[in-house]
Amino acid sequence: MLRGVEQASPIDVTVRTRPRRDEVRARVLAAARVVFADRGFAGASTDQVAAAAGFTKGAVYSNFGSKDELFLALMDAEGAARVAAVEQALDGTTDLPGALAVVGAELSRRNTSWQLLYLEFWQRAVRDPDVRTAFVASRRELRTRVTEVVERFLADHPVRTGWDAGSLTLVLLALTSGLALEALPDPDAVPDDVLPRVLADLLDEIP
Amino acid sequence: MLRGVEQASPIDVTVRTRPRRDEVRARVLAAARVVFADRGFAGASTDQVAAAAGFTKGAVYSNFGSKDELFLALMDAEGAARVAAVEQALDGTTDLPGALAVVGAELSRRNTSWQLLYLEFWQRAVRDPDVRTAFVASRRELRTRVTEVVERFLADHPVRTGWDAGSLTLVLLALTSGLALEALPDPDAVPDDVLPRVLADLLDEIP
DNA sequence: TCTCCTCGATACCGATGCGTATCCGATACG
DNA sequence: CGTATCGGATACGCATCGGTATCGAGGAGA
Repeated sequence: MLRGVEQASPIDVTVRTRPRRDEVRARVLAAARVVFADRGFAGASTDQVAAAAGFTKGAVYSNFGSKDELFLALMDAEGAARVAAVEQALDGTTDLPGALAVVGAELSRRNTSWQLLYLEFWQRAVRDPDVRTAFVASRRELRTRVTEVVERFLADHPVRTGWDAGSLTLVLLALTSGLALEALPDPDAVPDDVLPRVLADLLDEIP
Repeated sequence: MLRGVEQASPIDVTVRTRPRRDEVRARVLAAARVVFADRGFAGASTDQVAAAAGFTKGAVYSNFGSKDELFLALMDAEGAARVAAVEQALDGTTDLPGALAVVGAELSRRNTSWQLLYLEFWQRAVRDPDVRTAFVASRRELRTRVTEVVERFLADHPVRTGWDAGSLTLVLLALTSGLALEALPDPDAVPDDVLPRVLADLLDEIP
């Protein structure tokens, strides 16, 4: 309206152009990952997410329909990234112990931010059917990816074990999550070599 | 609603006297366990907790200084109950496999409500130093209790294993939590016999 | 029976948060 | 250069929630 009149001051003149739409979305998503992980879904506000991304709430609601939708989008992106990371980590490994070590390292990487976010996903998955569907699908795909590789190696490199690839993968994933659960609030409680030692016990390699 | 006016109806006339203070506190605590587990700490309101206990907010704030204090009290009670349950379950077991099975069963009991509450504790422990202190203490005591029994049996019943009691207990607890994490949103993903099979692999009993 | 006091009920306040209606600068296009 | 459209900024409505001040019922003691 009449604002243009006394708006002569050049202080406000931002030189950079307006960011592309994709970039805004990506930045909001990245900010949501950090803020949600830090304060929890219920404890974080859309204002905080927007501010962390360098925008205001308007940008958030222009790119996502609701706080829940933002959360779902974040979970999809995170799950896909997780699966991709495991696949990439498995690329080029040629031996079973090496592959298991790589997967274990990838999965148990002490990533506080992601662990918290994962737990947040998990909690909401248990409570909210929509979230659960997406969560279970993502989790199953991750298990499938890991299982494929384990299967391949169990076939190629015979080991003395009563374990099928599926159960073995399950144990690997469960142990990873469980150890992270113990280690995150109390790091001293978990020595680094526990996971590989369990795996070594489950798989007796045949020379 | 003019409730007071035509409230002559004797339907509402509760004959019972005012509940004892301890009982009020206990009922609020029990309600908090359910409501917090169901909706999360941030997602639950003190009104909802009070209503679930059959009281109003006044009763809650008369017995607990704040929402956080209520949560801490709940965590203390829950941790103590957990430790007591494991100790009692271990009482009277005389063989290692039996003891492990009992502990495993006690810990992995499919108790959705408690699993959710535990995760809530965990999340807040990671974020809040006060909660973390209490949480870590409780968790360490649980580990100690289980470790004691494992130690005793490792001494009495020699097994061929490279595992010390402490690491073994850690694996047991981590595997329990991790499997619950997989099973709760996706029950089909976790067969019942995974935990005992892993334990059998880690411990080769010497005949 | 009368009085005091405990403690849960009630009403209310300030703060916060989600979602939305509207505004307006910038970009795209003719 | 002028105009239409896009999209983030702004302001606000409405609901909720934590916490508090106050009230009043009911049990205990004399």
